[in-house]
Amino acid sequence: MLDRNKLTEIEVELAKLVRRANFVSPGKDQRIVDRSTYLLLLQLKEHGPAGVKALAQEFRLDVSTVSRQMAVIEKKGYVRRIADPTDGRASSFQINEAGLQELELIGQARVERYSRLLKDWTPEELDTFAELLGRLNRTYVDE
Amino acid sequence: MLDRNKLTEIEVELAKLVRRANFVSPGKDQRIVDRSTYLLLLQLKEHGPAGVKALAQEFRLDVSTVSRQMAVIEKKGYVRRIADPTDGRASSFQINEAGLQELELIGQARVERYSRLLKDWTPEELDTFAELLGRLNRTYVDE
DNA sequence: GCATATAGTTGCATGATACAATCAACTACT
DNA sequence: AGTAGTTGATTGTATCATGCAACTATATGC
Repeated sequence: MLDRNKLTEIEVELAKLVRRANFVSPGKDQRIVDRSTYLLLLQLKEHGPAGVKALAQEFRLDVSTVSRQMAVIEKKGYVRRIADPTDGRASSFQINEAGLQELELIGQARVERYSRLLKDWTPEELDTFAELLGRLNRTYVDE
Repeated sequence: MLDRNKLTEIEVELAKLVRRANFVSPGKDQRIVDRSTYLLLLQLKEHGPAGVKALAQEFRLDVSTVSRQMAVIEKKGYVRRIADPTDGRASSFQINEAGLQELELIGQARVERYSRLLKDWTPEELDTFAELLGRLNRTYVDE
């Protein structure tokens, strides 16, 4: 049996974290650190081309949401749409050079921030944290 | 110097986590696990009465946002509004019995969920995770 | 070939948020 | 005391991300 207090603690900390992490770019000027774009492009880069359905599943979003987001990303010219040769309904998106550049830019800003936030952590702590976060995320997937 | 890849990994995992944690109670029936209400009530319980300005600062939200949220919470009867005796403009909210009960209910549902998600984690892992999350949150505060 | 399923898009409603304008009360300064 | 500026809070308005539902077009199964 798990320690209930510890769970509560984790639960509260996560809730706070979510609130604060949502607080992306506080009304900041241009270069809005667009989390959607970032995550989607990253997914395409890391795991190759994918259609809206697969992306929606990966991020636990409605396909309509992803469809709109990808439409924006496509419009900005960060991806190329590839029609599925065997299925006339389906298509997938492939990140292109512009997308990779944008990803690099956004990523720099974001990593910059975490670099500040986590500057006092030891490599071991970073490892552990990354591992535990990853595990929790994988669990969410199976939920 | 921090390992850039590790930072990126953490950053991405956090982004995913935020995305998924936002996905509270997927269209679930009533008892909408309202994160705003939960966090605000919790804050009032843990740190005593506070006005909208202080709450907004704590959660890094605009005062207008918190004003509206607290209006809802007040309407539901979870808090009592206390006029500031020395400042006619200001007032603070104090959680009442109904608020504490609601908090208990919401908390139970949320802990329930994490109990499932984290059921295979060792106590040590839970400890570590709670500690690292807390540390990150404290860093956010100072940002 | 018709019925059903599936990939994707679009219309609509909602909720959370920020910013700006406003109000009322407080503070400072002369 | 009076005026100007500040501050706590509320409210109007716009935006954005999202989900659900309706729809289109294509596939698939019988």
